[in-house]
Amino acid sequence: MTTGRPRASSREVLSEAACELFLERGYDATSVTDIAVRAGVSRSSFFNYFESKEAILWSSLDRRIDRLRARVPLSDPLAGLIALCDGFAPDSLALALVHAEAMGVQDEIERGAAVRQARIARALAASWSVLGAPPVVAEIAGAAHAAAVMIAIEGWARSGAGRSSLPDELARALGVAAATLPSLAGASAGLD
Amino acid sequence: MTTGRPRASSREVLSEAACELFLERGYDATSVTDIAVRAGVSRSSFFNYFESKEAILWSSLDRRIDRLRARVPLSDPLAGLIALCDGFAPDSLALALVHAEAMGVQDEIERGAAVRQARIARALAASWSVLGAPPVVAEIAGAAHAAAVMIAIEGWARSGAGRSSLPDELARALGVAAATLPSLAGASAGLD
DNA sequence: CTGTTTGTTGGACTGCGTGCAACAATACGC
DNA sequence: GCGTATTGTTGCACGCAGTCCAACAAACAG
Repeated sequence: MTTGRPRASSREVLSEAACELFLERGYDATSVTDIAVRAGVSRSSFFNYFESKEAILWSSLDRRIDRLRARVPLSDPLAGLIALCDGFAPDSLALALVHAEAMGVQDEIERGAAVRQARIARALAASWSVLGAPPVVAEIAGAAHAAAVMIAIEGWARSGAGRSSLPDELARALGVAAATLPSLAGASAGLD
Repeated sequence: MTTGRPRASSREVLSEAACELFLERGYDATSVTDIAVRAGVSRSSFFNYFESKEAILWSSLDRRIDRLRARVPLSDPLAGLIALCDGFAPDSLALALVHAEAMGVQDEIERGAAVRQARIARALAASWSVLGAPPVVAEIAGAAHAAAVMIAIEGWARSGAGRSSLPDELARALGVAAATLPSLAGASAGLD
């Protein structure tokens, strides 16, 4: 079955070593070499597991987003969102979200979350657009729902990441939003 | 009045040189050194004008966002948005948005736009939160309106960046959103 | 044992961004 | 005119991220 030389490490080992170092010295003060050494592999090998330093935090979510985008246009965007969140396990991202200050990853989280949120938003927008929504509406609805996803992930991580399930957290965010967004939209209408 | 050695160049000259090179060779194939040389200054001096390569595209918008964030919490978030857009002049960002493929800046635009959109969203969310909105609602409303801003900027850039004014474009996006968002929000409500 | 496949390692290389010390050009006080 | 403070420029060294590649190592299949 699996031929060739077996892997000497794993994403899990690498990201665990990385998180340790982030907590000890901070994100910026931790080099890729540091992480590789702590994990017992060479710097070169690190890049066989992660394509970049930031991927340590985001690769898990990124793979889910890629799966989502591969199915665009989604026949049911909201179902797609739930699928995106289903089975999400506590990982380095959850840890980083909770201990952002201690790890010194606040800037990285801000950048990274923004990019992922935008990617989710685009996938949703493209789907709604195909389903007949005007482009502007599709884009804005996509952004709103993508924001709900990131809010859910943050809340889920902060609540221990084991207590509640992520889809539950998402449903809660979407529910609150649906109940109160129309009034805000009405406020915008009074603009012109 | 102004003492000391006069500046040998300017942000405008630098960013013009940069845009030329981006169009000729593409963003990634253009180094900071290339830009500095084309503009007639040293690489070191480049960083006296822009804090990074990506700042060539975003510094103008960034300064406006900083102004916005400095006034958080905003008493009137939507008025803040209009102020953000008011007087925006065609610059390297507009050029890059229109000629993204030719310049090879698509990835950079995706990343950069996501970050700026998120920053605007947070400023709005913080303001609405202070005004009494539940955190989740504030965050989602912020994301939706920040998306409207980015849509407006893109539309404005694509329409020639001189034809229409950016605030007009923004009002249009917000208007379309307000007219159609409630129904989509209703769709989300049918989730649970 | 031989070949194939997959992974590891070290080294060279480019480019971004930072820091710094030396130097240049202006305005101001005298 | 002359120093002097201020501001900007320049070159250089440095660290780190990420890419590329050639040499080597560990498994398996015949």
